[in-house]
Amino acid sequence: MRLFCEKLASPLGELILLTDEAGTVRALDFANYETRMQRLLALHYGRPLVQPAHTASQAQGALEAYFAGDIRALDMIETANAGRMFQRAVWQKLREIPAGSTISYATLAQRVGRPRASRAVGAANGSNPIAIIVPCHRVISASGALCGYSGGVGRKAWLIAHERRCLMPLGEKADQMEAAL
Amino acid sequence: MRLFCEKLASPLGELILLTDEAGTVRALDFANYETRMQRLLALHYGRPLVQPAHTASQAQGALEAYFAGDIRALDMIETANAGRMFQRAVWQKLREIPAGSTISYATLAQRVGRPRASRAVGAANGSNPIAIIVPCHRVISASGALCGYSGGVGRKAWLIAHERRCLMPLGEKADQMEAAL
DNA sequence: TCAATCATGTCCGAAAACCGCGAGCGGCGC
DNA sequence: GCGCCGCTCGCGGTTTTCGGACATGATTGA
Repeated sequence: MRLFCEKLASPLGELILLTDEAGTVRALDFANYETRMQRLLALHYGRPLVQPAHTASQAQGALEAYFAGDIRALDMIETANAGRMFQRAVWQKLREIPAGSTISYATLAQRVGRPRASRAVGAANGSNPIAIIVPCHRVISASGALCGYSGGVGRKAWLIAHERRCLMPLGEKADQMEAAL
Repeated sequence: MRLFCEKLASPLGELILLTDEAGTVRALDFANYETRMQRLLALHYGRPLVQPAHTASQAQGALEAYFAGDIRALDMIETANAGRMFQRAVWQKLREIPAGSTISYATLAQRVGRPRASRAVGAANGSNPIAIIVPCHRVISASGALCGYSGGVGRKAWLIAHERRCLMPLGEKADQMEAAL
């Protein structure tokens, strides 16, 4: 297994992006959580050969667009992942959550057909190898609390706020800003 | 991972041969031990895509020559394998044992630089995915007993006898046959 | 001579731990 | 009463850990 690595800046700090030979995203994580990424990589792909990318991937451009405000840009990115059946089912359903909205772990559990597996959904979420693009940050507690996030809860809050902000029409956005003052 | 599968007859029963896209042998086992091969395959390569070969491989020809009496034909076959470092070291040393001779597990352990790991050598031998070509059958107990063989001890005995028979000059062969009577 | 012991690397199965949850319940302050 | 808070417990899937089992052989002690 050969993977290409590129690093990119973002409002949330440096990101590490791994793509395969077809340009499909295999992993994305925050640079200061690199050990976590290494662990998942080893778990899913054995010991893949990781080498620096010589050209910027399409995914990198889409991520930049996302941070610039085009939150639907994520939907175009091709992803693939190894992992158990249940995990892959969860990760697949994650991508169907529209940007700007959130759902609860319990609801997601229902969507994968295991209504009582909400906690397992949390665990699967926590081992998602492709942050942001596979939007595990859009899943929150049934009570509205953010619960956890592999990159730190602060980043989860930022991402949710960013997506709400960019989704909102301009008029409401102004109201929102007033309310914040 | 894509592998090509072909079956061939032999004096020891049907064999299953798996080669990769470059024609390199990745697995060879007796047809009645197919579950074992499946297990090793899954262990080393995940779940590879196995499809029937459309042309006979070079390895198949070499194997036929081997059974016909040209026991050095095995040396030409290209092989590759996954597995732990220790196992690969053992399997590599196996190929350096000349056809017609045998060594002990302890001697093989010395050759891989772990003089006391003779038992581990036995285990590595037992998980050799490429029977006959990687000649694990040439390793026997220090006491001369055959010990075990994944395909059954009977086949191990046959292979050793076959190689000795074919190695032996014609004169000795006649003596041997007389002695056997 | 023979049995008991220990060294070695890997795999397998069972069991336990772990977790980014959530429902239910009792206590508390209003 | 009513609503919020915090605790407890059970949920389900994955990962880690641990104890054996092996294609042996050198050594030790009875």
